[in-house]
Amino acid sequence: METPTTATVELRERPRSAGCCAEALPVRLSAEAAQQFSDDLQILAHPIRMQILDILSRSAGQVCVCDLEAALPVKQPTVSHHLRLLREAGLIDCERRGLWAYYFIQREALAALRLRIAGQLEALG
Amino acid sequence: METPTTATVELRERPRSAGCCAEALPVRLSAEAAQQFSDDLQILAHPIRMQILDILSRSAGQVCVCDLEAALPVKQPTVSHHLRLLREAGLIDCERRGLWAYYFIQREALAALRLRIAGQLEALG
DNA sequence: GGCATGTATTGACGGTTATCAATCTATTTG
DNA sequence: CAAATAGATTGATAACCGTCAATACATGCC
Repeated sequence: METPTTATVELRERPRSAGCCAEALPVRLSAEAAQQFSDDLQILAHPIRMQILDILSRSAGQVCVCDLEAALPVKQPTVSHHLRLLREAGLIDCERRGLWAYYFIQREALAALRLRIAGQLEALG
Repeated sequence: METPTTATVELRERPRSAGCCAEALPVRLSAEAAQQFSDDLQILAHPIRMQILDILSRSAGQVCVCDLEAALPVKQPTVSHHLRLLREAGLIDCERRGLWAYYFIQREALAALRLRIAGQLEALG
């Protein structure tokens, strides 16, 4: 692709500083890392989930689903749905006692998530 | 609904520590704040947008759409779509020169976003 | 057993979002 | 002017997500 002698080849005459589309831009953030970061953000990126985490992070155990349902503007199946997502993400867990399910925060997992997000955010800086 | 004398009313006999559904849980994170945080995360929560921000944050200007299209695994309209979202969020901007549009990061807006996110993450801690 | 109750799951519906082919709009060049 | 090209927009499609009524499941109590 190089014609060093007669330099009339595809000099598309860019207004300033040639090089557009010439050398490939190095993507430092791989598609996989970007996907992982995106997943990390997605789990937090819903108001109900965020409020659930907020409530659980302030309560030392003893929060059952009916408590959450009373505190949140959605119905019980929706609460259960978000609780499931948060549990599958490892951010919360629950313990069944009798009829009730007591949910609580998994502080280590939450801290790890915070670290990953903070790291990626800094990498943007 | 109250029969104060004979106290057999709805003592649902919770396994331990009464109070489930009795007093309302205080929601410290308001629905509006949760929504704002969610919006803040959403704009970052896409691999392509994240890679765009990564590329732009490392290049001091001079990144045109064809550069991005070459570096990313999506077609030109999709690149333009995400560029538009990022621009509407104030995180990037562009300058047209001739046929080309040069995109660049808005570092202040990005820093502000990072601060808001970091703040909310800490509040969870 | 049968009834009541807390929670999980299912299934359906509506809304949002991501993607790309096709098209349109500048703009430059011949 | 016409042809070429970078980028934006449109419109269609598909996938995804949030919500809730209905239902299922489990447990405790009679």
